Amino acid sequence: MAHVSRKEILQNFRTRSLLEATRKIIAAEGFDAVTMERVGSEAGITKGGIYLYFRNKNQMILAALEEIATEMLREIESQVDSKAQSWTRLCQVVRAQMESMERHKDLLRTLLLVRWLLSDQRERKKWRRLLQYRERHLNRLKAILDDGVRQKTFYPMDTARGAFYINEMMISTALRRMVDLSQLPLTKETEGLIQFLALLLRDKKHFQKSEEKT
Amino acid sequence: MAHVSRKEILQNFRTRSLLEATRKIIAAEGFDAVTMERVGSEAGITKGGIYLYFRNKNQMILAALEEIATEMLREIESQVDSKAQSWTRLCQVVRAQMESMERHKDLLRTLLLVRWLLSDQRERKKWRRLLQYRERHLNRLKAILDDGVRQKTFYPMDTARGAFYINEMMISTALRRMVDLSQLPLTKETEGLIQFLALLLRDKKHFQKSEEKT
Amino acid sequence: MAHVSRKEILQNFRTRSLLEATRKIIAAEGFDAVTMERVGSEAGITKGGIYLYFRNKNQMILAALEEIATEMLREIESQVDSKAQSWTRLCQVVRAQMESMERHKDLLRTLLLVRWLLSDQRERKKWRRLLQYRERHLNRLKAILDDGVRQKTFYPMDTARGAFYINEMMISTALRRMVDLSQLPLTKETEGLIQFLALLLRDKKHFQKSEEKT
Amino acid sequence: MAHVSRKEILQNFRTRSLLEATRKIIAAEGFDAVTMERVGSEAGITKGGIYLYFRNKNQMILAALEEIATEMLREIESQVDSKAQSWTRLCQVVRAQMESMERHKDLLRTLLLVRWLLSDQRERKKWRRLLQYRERHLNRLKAILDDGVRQKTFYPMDTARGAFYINEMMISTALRRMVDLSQLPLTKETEGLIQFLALLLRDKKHFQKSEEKT
DNA sequence: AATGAATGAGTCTTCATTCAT
DNA sequence: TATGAATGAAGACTCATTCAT
Repeated sequence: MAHVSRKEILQNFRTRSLLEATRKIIAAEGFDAVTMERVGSEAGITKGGIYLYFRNKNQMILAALEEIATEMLREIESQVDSKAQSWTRLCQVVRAQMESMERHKDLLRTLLLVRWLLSDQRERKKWRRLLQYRERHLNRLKAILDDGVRQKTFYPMDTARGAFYINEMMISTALRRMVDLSQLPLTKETEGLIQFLALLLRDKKHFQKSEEKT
Repeated sequence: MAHVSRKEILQNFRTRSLLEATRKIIAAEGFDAVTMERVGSEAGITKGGIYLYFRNKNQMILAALEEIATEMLREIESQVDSKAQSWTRLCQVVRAQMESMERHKDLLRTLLLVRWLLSDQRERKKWRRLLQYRERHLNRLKAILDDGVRQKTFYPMDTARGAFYINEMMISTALRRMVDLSQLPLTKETEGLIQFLALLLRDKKHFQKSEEKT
Repeated sequence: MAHVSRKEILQNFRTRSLLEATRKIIAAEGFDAVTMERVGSEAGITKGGIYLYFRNKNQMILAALEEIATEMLREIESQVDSKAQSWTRLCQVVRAQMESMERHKDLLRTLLLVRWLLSDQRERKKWRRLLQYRERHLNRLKAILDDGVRQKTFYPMDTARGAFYINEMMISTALRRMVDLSQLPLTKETEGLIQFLALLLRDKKHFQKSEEKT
Repeated sequence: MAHVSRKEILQNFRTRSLLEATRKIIAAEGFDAVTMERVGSEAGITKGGIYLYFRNKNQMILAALEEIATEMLREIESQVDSKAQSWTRLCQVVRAQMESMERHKDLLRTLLLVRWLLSDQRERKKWRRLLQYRERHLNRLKAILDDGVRQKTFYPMDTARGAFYINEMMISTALRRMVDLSQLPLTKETEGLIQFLALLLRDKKHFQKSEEKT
């Protein structure tokens, strides 16, 4: 095992603290609330010190956003049984992602922000890297749909588009919960969405079956 | 006969210039780029002069956003034949909205921003009025779905939720086009979405019949 | 009788309205609250129009202050019986001035302001004219004291200084009432002051005599 | 042993510079002349830097005023022999205060300003703390008077009122000197005031005896 | 004579970034 | 490494004064 120097450990710890603080602030109050002073203070380091770990504010925020994305994908992945049927797997993804977004509002708010950032022509390059995470996620969804279509569980469809829409439906559902101070419990909402997705199923019997598992 | 005084004309012209400048800047570079100095300069008026037309920056931005929302709804409404069948009407809405968003990128970016703003608990009240426009739009979509369900053109469903998802799908489609510098022409994309909606919504028994109309 | 043209009448009316508005604002909220916009609006004239009657803001304020001073002196003068004994006259002045200041808080606040203004080396010239009113008032007080000293009603003293101090005592008493939200009724306070001044009297019998009159 | 770190020294120095600059400006040109830019420049620091030492402009001004008040009280206190007779002590206070005000014109101008500020209902709370200094001073004066009355050096009187008037007389005397570019030397003026006070306060029977001491 | 739209200088305050220690 | 004092650019908002109408 590689020897990890005291220096590296500290470096790592600092970086982590800073990113965590940044995420927390973004989630709670948005980009405008992210000031070096505050991030530093919440991370137990001083304003000036931050510059030892990040070139500038923008880089720090970008790193924080990447971290959020990574975490989200990991959380979802861990809930999916890769051996299960496609519909079951789809449901698992939906439930995992909905829970993930519900648990970490910052994930959700950040998703919104990233969209906004990406929609700015001039800033696009700066944030482009973040799209990779999304792409990876969409590909997993698409694989599930492809599987289902191949096995005639789902109607034939443009699966790339399907994956995209399903993802958007999840995000917007979660978002609405946040904005509306949602009345429904999360599970009700999630099942409402799943019911909609069930319309993609050729044979509604699949729907019942997977339902028993939850 | 409405007599429009010179004063009113000027007042109107200024207000319009300011709102337009504001919209343009928001669309191009986001909220943070909206400074009184710049809005003024793009509208051909000085910083101080703006305050003759708007109480403060926030009010001005709010007005600009409301204008965008109004315009969007009007554009969509004008394309819908209220006497047509529900599926036809739904398609008309989708096409109109997709075109509207494509034409005015600022509409789209602004929608994203508003979402972000609304997701901030503390700022919610300030922007709440903007939700009314969305509500109105969703209600129109829902009415179409209700109609379709009643006439058995559509599967039975939670139409409120359906309206919500459809709207979100349109927005995210348009957004993706913007972010990805979309390869497909708009119509292709729109038809792809319509096809997906058909898959989700339409009672297969009635499929053939209504298809002829589109 | 001199013919007064319509023009002059209007001119006069406008000027009066403006000065009144200015006084009102100074009294209520201080100098900083005096904006051309507001003075104009309270006087029923527009911002720009004011410049037809006063060269600039400073001139207008100066005129307002002069008016206040004039009014104050007139009010006091009208309450003094020039044929009465010196002690009686002193009491009349004190009572009149105390009432005047109580009635028009603006008089009082303005007095404070004038002092401040005068204490500024560089601005002194601008406000110097206001001192004339004060001088006139002090001279009247001094005349009363001189009279009393000559007739051996008062102890011998530096009457100029005496007049000065008596005036200051009145002003500070009134001021304290304003600042402390004074508990005592005005007359009690005034009589308290008079009692103090009575110590200047050689023969306390005068004190009793004049007392009966109130 | 109090270790004073380099940091503390600097901190202290800056704070002092800023307060001094503020005082100087207030004294020379009044509140309106106090701008952050100017205070900074006179204290050898930049606009932005001030905010490291004071939360905002108001706090800074308040601190400056408090400093002035404290200094004034200290100067006076140091000149009073607490074991002396009441009349002697009164004279000591008068002389000390007159000198103090003469030496620091800013003390005086500021007193005027504070009065003005306090006379504004709506701003009162903000400046209320400053009244404490005055209260303390008046109480000391009152104690002297009480002493004198008890020992029959002074006439019986409302000592609270007396203390108030004496203080006001001192202030107005000093003020007049400033406004009139006073012809008399300070000591003459002070003795004039003391003589007047003797006339008002002292029981003629005891006059000769205590005179020897002054 | 009067308006009130427009100007633009002036004010407070915030914050990313630098740099001496 | 780390600090945090200091900078300076920027931004919102106010208001006396001007001037075309």
